[in-house]
This record gives sequence, structure tokens and C-alpha cells, in this order.
Amino acid sequence: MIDRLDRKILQILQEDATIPVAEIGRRVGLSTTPCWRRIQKLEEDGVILRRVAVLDPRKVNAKVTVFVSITTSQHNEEWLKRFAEVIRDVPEVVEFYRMSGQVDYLLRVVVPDIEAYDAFYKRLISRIDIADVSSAFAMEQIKYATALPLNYVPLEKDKGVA
Amino acid sequence: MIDRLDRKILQILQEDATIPVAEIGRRVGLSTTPCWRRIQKLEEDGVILRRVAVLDPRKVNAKVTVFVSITTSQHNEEWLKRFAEVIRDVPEVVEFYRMSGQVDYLLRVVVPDIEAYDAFYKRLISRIDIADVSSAFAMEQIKYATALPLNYVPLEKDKGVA
DNA sequence: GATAGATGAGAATATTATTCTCTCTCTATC
DNA sequence: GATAGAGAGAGAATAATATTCTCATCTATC
Repeated sequence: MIDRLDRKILQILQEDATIPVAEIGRRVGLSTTPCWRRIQKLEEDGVILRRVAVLDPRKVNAKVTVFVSITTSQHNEEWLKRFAEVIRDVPEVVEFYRMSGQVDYLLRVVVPDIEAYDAFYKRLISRIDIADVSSAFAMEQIKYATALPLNYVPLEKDKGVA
Repeated sequence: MIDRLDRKILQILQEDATIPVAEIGRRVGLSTTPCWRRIQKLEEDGVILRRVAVLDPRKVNAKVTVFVSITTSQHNEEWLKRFAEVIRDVPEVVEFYRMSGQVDYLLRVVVPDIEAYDAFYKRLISRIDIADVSSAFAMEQIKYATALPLNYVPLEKDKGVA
């Protein structure tokens, strides 16, 4: 279970994972060791999945985002399994969701330009049997956060006092 | 400009930013110092924007993703500016794009459940004047990567020899 | 009110980042 | 072609940070 302090720690680490443990402790009102132990536990418990570097899409020629809506006639486990496996190894596909409603699957694809998207698209449909695909292009990324909202985390009564 | 070694370094850091510089150097075939200097430069140049902790959505009660397609009648600079400002401070909105085609804007919203989404939705339309909204619910997140594809980065001829 | 279990604190140690100094190699210029 | 200079690279020395260890304190429970 997560308490108020854990949540504060997560809030900080979601925004900047380079801040020293001692400083995080200071901010949340803990000394280094207990703060460090809490972070360890959050990692062990799988709340923190990993720490990564976030790059600027413009600087690595990944300027264009395309949302690809996919409809399939194959609504079976087997088909999805194969589809998911193929997608997992395609670096251009950055997000992949199974949807409710009209569309069956939604992909977020990142490429440098429209030509590259077209190439990607051809490769995709050659590898998997898809009934219907529709692409929507993003002109601008106005917000991109890796931080999840933490205001919905069920909070445990605070642990140690202080 | 980025060369082959920089790209390898970025590839590693995008997946795991906890690996020591010395180890990264070993993997790309550099000693600690030059590897460290390259990472510094990538940060200064803004290629690396930041380092963050990635959390497990299920563990922080952020299980439901909703894609919100927005159409507006207000196609002016002023309206967008205000809209963007409001959205920037809403933690539930994790991504925000200006689109081409039918839809004007697309949001990815993260909430614990449908009720919370409804609450969010009401708050949104009360704060901003929107012509038309349509929501698509994700049942499952099959892939989520923060790593961008690096195979499109224009490569400089390799620097130092080796 | 004694005691186990959980949490916190500070000092000691280990690991990692950062700086410093030096060397090598490629390039451009004469 | 010889040669100065910039741009990397390497390894040792230092500084910052993470991690471990030991002990103190609080709380809930009997």
C-alpha cells in the first residue's frame, strides 16, 4: 500500500529521476535512509517499472505522430497474439491499445515524415491480415507527459509518524 | 550532429537510465570519460530532455485510457492558447495533439474508471467551449514505449576513430 | 505498561559521477 | 609531405551519491 509520503516521492521521480535521494528525502520530510528504503520498495513492488531517458522527438527525426485505427474481421485470441508479437518489435509503434467501440485497435506510430509512414504502412499490411485501416495525422504535439496522475491512488494511513 | 556511438548510447538510455556510464561505455566501445562527455553533450543539446521514473498504471489506479477527439468551431490562435494552458495543468491528460482531418484535437486521458472519466469530462466542458467531443475507451494497453525509434536519425560520419 | 514489529536517523562504506591531465589521430594549411 | 591545432580518447584522482549497518523511537497489542 502507498501512503502520502510514497506518493510525494513518486510525484518527484515521475518528473525528474536525477534528483539525489537525500534531496528527495528533504523535500518530503524524511532522512536519506528511510526515503531510500521506500524507493527500493516501490521498485520491488513494481510500482516503479523503470527509469528512462526521454528524448526530444524533433532532435531524433521522429517528428510525425500518426494514430492508426485498425479494424479486423479476425476476432480470435490467436490472431491478436500474433499481431501483438509483431508490433512489439516495431520501434515505430510507440503505443498499442485494444479498444472498445467501432475501432478494434489503436496504434500510435512515430515516423519522420509522410513518406516514411507510407513505407511503414505497407510493411504492416504485408505482415498482418487487417480488414480496415484508417490513419490520422498529428500536426503538433502540444503536451506529452510520462507522468501518470497520482490523485487517484488509494492512500494508506500514514506509516511512521515524524 | 549525432554519430553511430551517440545513437547506441541513446538507445541504451532510452531503455534503462540506471546503467552506469562505465558500463554504457563498455557496451558501445568507449572508456568512461568520453562516454560521459557524449552524454553530457546530448543533454546540453537537448536531445535528452530528461530522465524520469515510469510507473505501472495498474499500481497507481490509472487503469483506463480514453482517447478524446475534439472538434471546435473556434479555429483561432487565442482559443487554442487558452485551451492548451488549461490542459497543461490537468494531470489526467497525458498527451495532447493538434490533428489534421476530421478531428481538430486528440487527447489521451488516464483515469481509474468510467465514473472518473465522466467527472473529468464534465469538468472539461465546463471550462472550455468545445463544439463536439467523442470518447473512445481502451480496454487494454498492449504496448507502451517511451523510447522513440532511432533508425531515422541522420548520422554524422563517426568522430574519433577507435 | 511491556514487547514485537515497523519505521526513522546518522555514521560508515561502496559505487558511480565528474574532473584533470595527458596522449593520439585526423585535418587543414603551408 | 611536414606540422600545428582541434577533437577525441584514456586512465588516475576526486567528489558526489547510493547503499549498508547499527541503533533509537514510535505504535499497536496483549
